[in-house]
Amino acid sequence: MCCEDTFLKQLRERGFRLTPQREMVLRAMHEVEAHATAEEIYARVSAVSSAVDLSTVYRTLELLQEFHLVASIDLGDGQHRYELLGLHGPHHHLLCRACGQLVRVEQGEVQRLIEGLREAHGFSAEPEHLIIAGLCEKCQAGSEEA
Amino acid sequence: MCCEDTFLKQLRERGFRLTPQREMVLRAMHEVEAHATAEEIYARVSAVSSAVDLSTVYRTLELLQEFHLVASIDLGDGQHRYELLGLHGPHHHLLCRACGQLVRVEQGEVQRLIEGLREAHGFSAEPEHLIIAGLCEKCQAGSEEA
DNA sequence: ATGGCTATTGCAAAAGAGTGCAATAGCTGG
DNA sequence: CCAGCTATTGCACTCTTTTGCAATAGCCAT
Repeated sequence: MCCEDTFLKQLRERGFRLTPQREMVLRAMHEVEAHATAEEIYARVSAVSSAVDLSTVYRTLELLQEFHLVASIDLGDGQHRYELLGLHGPHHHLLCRACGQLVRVEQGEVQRLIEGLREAHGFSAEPEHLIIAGLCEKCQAGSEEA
Repeated sequence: MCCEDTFLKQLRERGFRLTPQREMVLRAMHEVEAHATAEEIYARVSAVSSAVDLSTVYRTLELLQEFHLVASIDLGDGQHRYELLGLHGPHHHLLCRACGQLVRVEQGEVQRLIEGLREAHGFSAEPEHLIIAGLCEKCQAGSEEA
């Protein structure tokens, strides 16, 4: 798979080491649902081998984020979720406050904002994964009735 | 003060109660620096009265967020920070990955994005406080040299 | 002003996330 | 293939934030 290859290449280039634990975490992320919590990933890894600690899962996820292979997103419940990039490419999400639905937003849609920020502030914005709260189409209709 | 009045009004309207603890937390937020952690707010409250628990501070901050009087922001270190709105009006921040500098972004600057999202997805985005990561002007210059 | 209903609090303990350190195990050069 | 260097791991612990619960105290009707 392309993820594995990219991962291995990046590890090598930067003097990191390939370990079974890291392989298992990355593989587990392919198997669990797209927006998985650390605990879910840990559970999946544990099913394969008990020789992986939760802290290692966290450290691996951190590494994968550094490599831009994984994005961490916070939906506001007290739990981080992790998403495999590459499968989907860079994107963002709209989060409905009412029903919790996630709507995918492509990178292109925020490009104008990024350009505007560069002009106004000289700031080079590189948003990895924005979560923008609001109301989805359905819930807008629902709240107007009430 | 306007915050206090708004707070009281919202409490009343929704069947919540006004307690000394809640008053003290709100007052403390005027006294501490703009982006204060829960611990800092707790420290300030404790200086006035020892009769407030840290968990109550958290619960009050949650309430204040519901009332749109306070925004919670996560700068990526393992600690939430809280900002009093109203004093500053709705806005967002650019966060420099390299030096940690915060740059203020007015609501107007993201208006076009919000309109675009409505047209494309029928989604009514109401971003309360976006944190957009990137590189500030200085750090861009610095990284080009390297 | 009083009593009752129930929101709120403090406490203690848990959950999520991250960290320090000694032991382990990948990678590299010989 | 082996030895050595050091990145990585598991464990135990810490830190921040959240939650369950019994006791307390605000608010409203009388």
